[in-house]
Amino acid sequence: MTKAREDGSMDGQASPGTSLPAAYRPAEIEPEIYARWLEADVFAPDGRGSPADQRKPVFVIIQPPPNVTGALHLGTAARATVEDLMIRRARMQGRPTLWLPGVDHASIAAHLVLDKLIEQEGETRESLGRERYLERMWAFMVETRAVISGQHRRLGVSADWSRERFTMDEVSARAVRTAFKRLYDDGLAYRGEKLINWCPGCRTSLSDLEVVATPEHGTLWFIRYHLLLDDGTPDPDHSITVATTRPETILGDTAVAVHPDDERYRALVGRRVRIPFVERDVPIIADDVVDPAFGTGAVKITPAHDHDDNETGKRHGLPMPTILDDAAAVAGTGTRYDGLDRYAAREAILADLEARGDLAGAKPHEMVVGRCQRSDDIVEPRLKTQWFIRTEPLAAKALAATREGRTRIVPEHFVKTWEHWLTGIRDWNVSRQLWWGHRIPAWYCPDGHVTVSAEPDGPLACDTCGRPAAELRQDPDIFDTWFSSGLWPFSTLGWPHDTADFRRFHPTSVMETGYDIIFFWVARMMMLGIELTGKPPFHTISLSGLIRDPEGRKMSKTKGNVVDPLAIMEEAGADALRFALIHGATAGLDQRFGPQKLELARNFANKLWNAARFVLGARPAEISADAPRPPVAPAADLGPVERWIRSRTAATTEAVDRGIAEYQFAEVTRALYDGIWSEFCDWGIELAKVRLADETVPAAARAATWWTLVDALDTYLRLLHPVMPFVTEAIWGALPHRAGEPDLLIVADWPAGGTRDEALDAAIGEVIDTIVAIRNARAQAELPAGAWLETHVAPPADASATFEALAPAIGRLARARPLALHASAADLARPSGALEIVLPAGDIEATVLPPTTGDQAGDEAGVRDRARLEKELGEAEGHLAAAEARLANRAFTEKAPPAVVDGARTRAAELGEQVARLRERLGR
RNA sequence: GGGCGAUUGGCUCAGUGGUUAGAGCACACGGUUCACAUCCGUGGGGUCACUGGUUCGAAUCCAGUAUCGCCCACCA
Repeated sequence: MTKAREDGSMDGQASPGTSLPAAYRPAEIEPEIYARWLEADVFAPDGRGSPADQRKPVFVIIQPPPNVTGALHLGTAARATVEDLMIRRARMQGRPTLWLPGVDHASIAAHLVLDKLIEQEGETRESLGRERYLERMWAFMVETRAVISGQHRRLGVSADWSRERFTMDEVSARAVRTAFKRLYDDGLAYRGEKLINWCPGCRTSLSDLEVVATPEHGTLWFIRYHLLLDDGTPDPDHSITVATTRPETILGDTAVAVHPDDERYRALVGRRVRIPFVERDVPIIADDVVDPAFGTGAVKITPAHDHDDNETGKRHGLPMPTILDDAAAVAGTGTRYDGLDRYAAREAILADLEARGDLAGAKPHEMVVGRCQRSDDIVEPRLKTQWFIRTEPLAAKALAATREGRTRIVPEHFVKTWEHWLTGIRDWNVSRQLWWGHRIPAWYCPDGHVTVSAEPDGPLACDTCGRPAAELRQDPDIFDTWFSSGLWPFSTLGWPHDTADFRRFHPTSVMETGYDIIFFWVARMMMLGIELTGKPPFHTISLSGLIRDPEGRKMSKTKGNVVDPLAIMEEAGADALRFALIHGATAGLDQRFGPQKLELARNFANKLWNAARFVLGARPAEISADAPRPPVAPAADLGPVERWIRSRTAATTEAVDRGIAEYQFAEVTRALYDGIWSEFCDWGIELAKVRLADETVPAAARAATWWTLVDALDTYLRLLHPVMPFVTEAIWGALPHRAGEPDLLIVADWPAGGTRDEALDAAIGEVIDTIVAIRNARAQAELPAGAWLETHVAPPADASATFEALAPAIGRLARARPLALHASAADLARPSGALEIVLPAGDIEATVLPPTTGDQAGDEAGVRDRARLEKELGEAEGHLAAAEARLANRAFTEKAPPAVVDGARTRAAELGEQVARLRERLGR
């Protein structure tokens, strides 16, 4: 780490007082600066500095782990940028700051990616076998993790890489085993046969969240089931017709249900019908779930392959034969359909029903089918023995935490969604029939006893009967990825061991992530965190929106509209990407991301670069290159411009602080964009230039002007650093530093704020308005832009001193020379053909004398100026009428707050004056 | 079926009760002033989706309607 020397100078690459290269080349400077941060070792929690700082409250973010499956995308970049912003700000405030990075093993997604990869190598999951497949997966992980981490570094992520973690590492594995064991012992994890969601493509069960309801154009078929005669044979003439979208499941039917109050079927309840093909006799039952108005009012019941039917089956004690295998092919029915895929079987069965005359009809039907989130296969409900987490008691604790304010959700409108989901939550199936993931630490003995163990090598013996480990068989299944993700905030800190990190950094400060994984991830972290550690894992949940393409569509590989953040960073810089991602986003709302936003950000970085180049190059000759930077410029040497610049940096600091406190990060960039560009560059620097170049100004005053520019730039760089860390670091390195400053901006102090001077803000505002009005009049009159024109100004009485002090600047910026200031509008020089300027404030007037007064060009300019005045008069009259109407309303003057009424009176008076003067100018 | 969000200039979006609704882009006109043409100056452009209500005052609060988007949901 480079050290600040005693005199406050530094020995890094850029040194104070040096000039910046003329061209801003982000792709060149960014990696170099990142290397310097790494070298300085400032990303660790205590990398910031002084012992006093270490007593401040810690600020902790556990990074939402990106999936290992692929490259960084814009969404990940957006998350990382916001987190980096918060971390850098906290670090500059002197807080010990931990940002723990990591990667998630993304079980199913990783399987799909690797399966494709090995397919190209001529292999399959089966051909490799579990062991070799997992070896291959680990090798793949090493590659992708390096890519992901490199991309985060390129983006400027200031995470503590020494603490980088992976959900499949041994510490995580220990946390998973311990968590599961504890949940099992507390009765919060159980094994049971239930109807679960089965993805035939992935060959695994899924949680409810991983099933995506998808609208589909289906068919509703009507099928006759024949009633049984007394002798037990089907009655060819009497039947009951059921309606179904899934005819193939008749092989698993064990009842027909009707509504108990349905007169049409009352007499049939209790009788039996024959299910074709399987030739099974099943009862007609009555149940409230049946909607008499739907279909025929009679429903076939397939308890092993339909969620509704399963409930019905349980209520009536029906048999639940399973008729589909892992691939969703018909199996075990003893019919000729065995071995057929579910849809082939459907066609065959429909044809056979038709042939038997039992297909009573069919009609198109709009329906919803569940599809696998990852593979898009249609999910098949199946009966299976699985591990479940009992979520109700966990959800109650998570709800209590947010309701009691121990964890806050921003933006607030997500609270309803949160409440709704946690209130109606169902048990979580955590078993997955896959290989890549944490193996469930449950062992079964030949007698069927279950032993759950948190030991790395498993149990020594069966907990129930004491059979030795050799006779026990471990569950082949693995956990849902989100089970280990749900432990992330504390498993990364060493839990279940009471580590120093855990004691110091848990609970964490902020969980920032996209709203799309609020249930998958955030809710699970809250539930498991509170249950296992006793505390909510974070104080604030900040949910942000998703990045969409310029047309508002979700970015996806299949649509081909995915933007590669790396390409953007090479072209425009990581800073520009970061700024664009933050600037375009309102908290919690999706944003469209396109080239325009990136250009805005890149232009802004370029603008800042050039402003800095100007400031560095504008140093008065009297200030030597190594002159110590004064702690504060002497107040006596400051003019109105200098004091105004200070006031405006204070205003920007307030706005930035407020934006961060409220998680309104776009407000932060807006305040900085306006403050730096519209105020500092457009006016601060332009006004200061005049004084810097004025030889009649005392050297000390000119020095104060320059130091003021340096101070302001310094403050803006600090404020902007969390958003655009690279360019600000590069520029800051070239600025003169005060004694005792660190050599890197990343560990410099956050601005303390300053004092606003509102009277001065107003006075300079009037100067600016005057300059703009003069430019406007000249442009409207189509006078040559470069011409120096004699100009007369009558400033308002309360700002005359400011106008006086800024006269040279007004002259230069309005190209008004010679410029004369007058105590009263009556004193203005006003030859015929002069442009007449009357400001809306009412008591500022000015005239501009065109060079061509008297000739044809001058007359034309005069005509155009008159048209401008007419327009302004029209507008002023309209506003005046509105203001007077408001004041004439007694309800307003009596009920509105006095300050508002006073404001309206002032406004009306000013408008009245403006109207009167405009009329006078127009000769009315 | 329930819930949430959005609707503001040609485009993308800010703006949660108070004078004249803002920005960037796009557009028009003008600029070789030694920080920046990735720039500078000036300008045009909006009945704030609709209807009703509350209020002295509504883009903003309330109710309803419409359109779009998203989430949740066991009607075959």
